[in-house]
Amino acid sequence: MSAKRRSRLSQAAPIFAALGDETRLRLIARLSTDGPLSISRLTAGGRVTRQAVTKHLHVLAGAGLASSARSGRERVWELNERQIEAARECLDGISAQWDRALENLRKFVEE
Amino acid sequence: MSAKRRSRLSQAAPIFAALGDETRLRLIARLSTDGPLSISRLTAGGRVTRQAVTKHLHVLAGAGLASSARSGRERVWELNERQIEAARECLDGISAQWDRALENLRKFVEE
DNA sequence: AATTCATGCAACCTCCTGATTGCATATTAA
DNA sequence: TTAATATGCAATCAGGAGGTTGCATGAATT
Repeated sequence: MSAKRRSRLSQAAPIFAALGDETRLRLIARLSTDGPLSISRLTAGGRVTRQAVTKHLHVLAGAGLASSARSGRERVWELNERQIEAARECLDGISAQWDRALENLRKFVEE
Repeated sequence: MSAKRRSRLSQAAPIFAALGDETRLRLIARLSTDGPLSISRLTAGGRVTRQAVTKHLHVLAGAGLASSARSGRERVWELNERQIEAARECLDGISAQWDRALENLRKFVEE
């Protein structure tokens, strides 16, 4: 398990790190409800500058959580469903590991 | 939804941020399999100093993911199951929102 | 062609984070 | 009590993160 789990952990960390910012979570929430959006639309109404939004989007892209494509004079961003699923599955894994540990402890006590 | 979701997001961000570090994920994995452990045990075999481990543990504690208690001359750390569940549920929420958005889009196209 | 709107690029700044080292304190063991 | 073990506290440091501003470029509009 060691090698496999180790690599899974090292891949999961950047994903969680990308999710660990309120502004980025808001962008994700926005993109998940309102669909693909341009940078200016994502910026409008927000509290930070367009550049800040752009940086955050690139962080999300770096973690594989979002991707973009140019369309005319704007760049449209959308979420990457698979990677979000991957993060969820990783947390499921942690929970499962936790449950397994509890179960082992229970067995040990009962024996 | 706005206010409710906004607060949920602002609470979720620190949790994800705490999970967004490989060293901390390793500590979590270790604690979830080997149960409550002292700082020196968590440090032994690792790559970073005891102080670094201590700091990481405090980050986890700050996010509510772990807690500790003094036992004799050592301090024993353990995971906080509920908070990990909370994080998982938040990701579930994001996935659900995503699914809902997709479904709405589908309906819109089909109409 | 001139204007306007949407981005891209780059420099800069402040604050936080991960990590270290050195020393102090508390607790157990001899 | 003395030595050894386990932890706590503080100072320090390099690098990265989040954010801003200013200017350049690319594309649509008139």
